[in-house]
Amino acid sequence: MPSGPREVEDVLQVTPVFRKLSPGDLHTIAQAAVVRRYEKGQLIFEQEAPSDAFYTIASGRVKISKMLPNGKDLILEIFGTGDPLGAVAAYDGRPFPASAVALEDTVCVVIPRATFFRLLEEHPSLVRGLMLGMTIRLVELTNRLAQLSGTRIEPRFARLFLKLAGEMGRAERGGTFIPLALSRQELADMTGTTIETGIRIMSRWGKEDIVRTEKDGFVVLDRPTLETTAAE
Amino acid sequence: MPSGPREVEDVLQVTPVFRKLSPGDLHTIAQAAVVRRYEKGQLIFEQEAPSDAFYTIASGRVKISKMLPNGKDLILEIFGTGDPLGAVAAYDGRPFPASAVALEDTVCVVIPRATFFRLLEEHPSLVRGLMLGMTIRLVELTNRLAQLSGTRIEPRFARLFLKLAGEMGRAERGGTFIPLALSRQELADMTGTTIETGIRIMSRWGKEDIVRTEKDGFVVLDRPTLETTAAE
DNA sequence: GCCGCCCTATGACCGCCGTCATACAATGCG
DNA sequence: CGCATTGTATGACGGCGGTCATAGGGCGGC
Repeated sequence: MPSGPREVEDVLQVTPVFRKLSPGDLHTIAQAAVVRRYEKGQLIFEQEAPSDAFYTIASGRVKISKMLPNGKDLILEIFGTGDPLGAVAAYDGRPFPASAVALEDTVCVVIPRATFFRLLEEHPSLVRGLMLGMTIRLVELTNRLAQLSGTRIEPRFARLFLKLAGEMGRAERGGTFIPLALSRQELADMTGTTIETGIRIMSRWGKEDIVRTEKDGFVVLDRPTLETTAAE
Repeated sequence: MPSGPREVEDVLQVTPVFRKLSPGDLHTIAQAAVVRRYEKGQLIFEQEAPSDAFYTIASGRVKISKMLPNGKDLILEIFGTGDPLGAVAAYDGRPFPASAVALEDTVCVVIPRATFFRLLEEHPSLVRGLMLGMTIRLVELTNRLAQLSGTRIEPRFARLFLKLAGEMGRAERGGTFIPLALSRQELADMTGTTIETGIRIMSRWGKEDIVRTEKDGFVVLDRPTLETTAAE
């Protein structure tokens, strides 16, 4: 697996924020950026820590999670290749509002905060891309808020799997395959419940052929049932 | 109550986003802006509606709320004088992600979307202010998410009143007075619960001299109890 | 092999809180 | 004044889901 500046430029090129830059500019950025590798389960940055850099995912998946007052974790988002990490914190120097942990072996292109900031000043067009990304995140977060509040747990699970199926599902294995291996604990953390409740729902859904759990992901077998459940 | 361009400029001057503009620039903007008045309870803009303009609160208070899947409302934030409204939607033209309703008689300075957009292009410094505002909102929203998920209702109420007391409380009436008249329904909508549960907590807190409800707001009488309750 | 560890699974219990019903106070209106 | 309307208050009841406990399955280490 190569890791020279060439790879860095390739990664930057598929990142929405940097896509519009000229090859020359990309080259400049690539000089200042470094590649970091994380193995599954490894911490990329931690909530409350001072922001040190702006991250872009070159490959792998990362969960963004936040500690709740009661000590449990809530997974805010799951990011994949090309997604930016830590933009909010990098932009105005406040500490990370949440933690980032690699869900699989993951490679990131890392731009030090100072460099990132200088780039923004030299290339106003970058700011536009960043703002677009942030507006999208804001909308996403308000949607998550709406889903997590005041509803029963099972509809939350239904909505979660419908969302995952829509985002990364492929027609395979007699249904819609979601290539994302999440533990019961992580499913619970995404829906704001406990691991036991998550296990109960998933194991029942398995028996009723609604969603099947496999080694490397999930298969949605009965989308209509999920949809009626989500509507509650 | 005056409503000419003079008033518009005064309002813009106390708005963080526009504060750094030169008097000349402010004047230009004021020409394009209009003042709108809303009475208590009136809708300013509605979720899903196309974004028409960028709003700034000149006086009054506005609640930002979102419809939940089950038909109930969740109040995301309460904004006051100088706060911007609808920035996300105005910036990249997507529909409003939530609704805005006046909590009191309210005056807004309204800049049409096209004008707002042109201003951003002519004054890159404005973008910086906007981004800062958006990062703050992002952090706020992740905090709200953490508070609303997986915790019991009473601690949410405790955290809500501690936050309100910290933001707008004054030492008055034998405690910390929060000058914000919210109905039980609105308290419930801010914490993601039902009106009955909200009533039960508030009426018990009234008897136990923890928080007293008055015509024009609330008085926090027993902050220590609130703090221990919030910690659960 | 055997042991230990982590994840998954399932049952028992019970308390919070959502739902339904009712009542009362305050305000507005004819 | 009587009546309707709205917000607040309180009780009864039941179910969802959180907590605790136990057990089984997969996997790596020794």
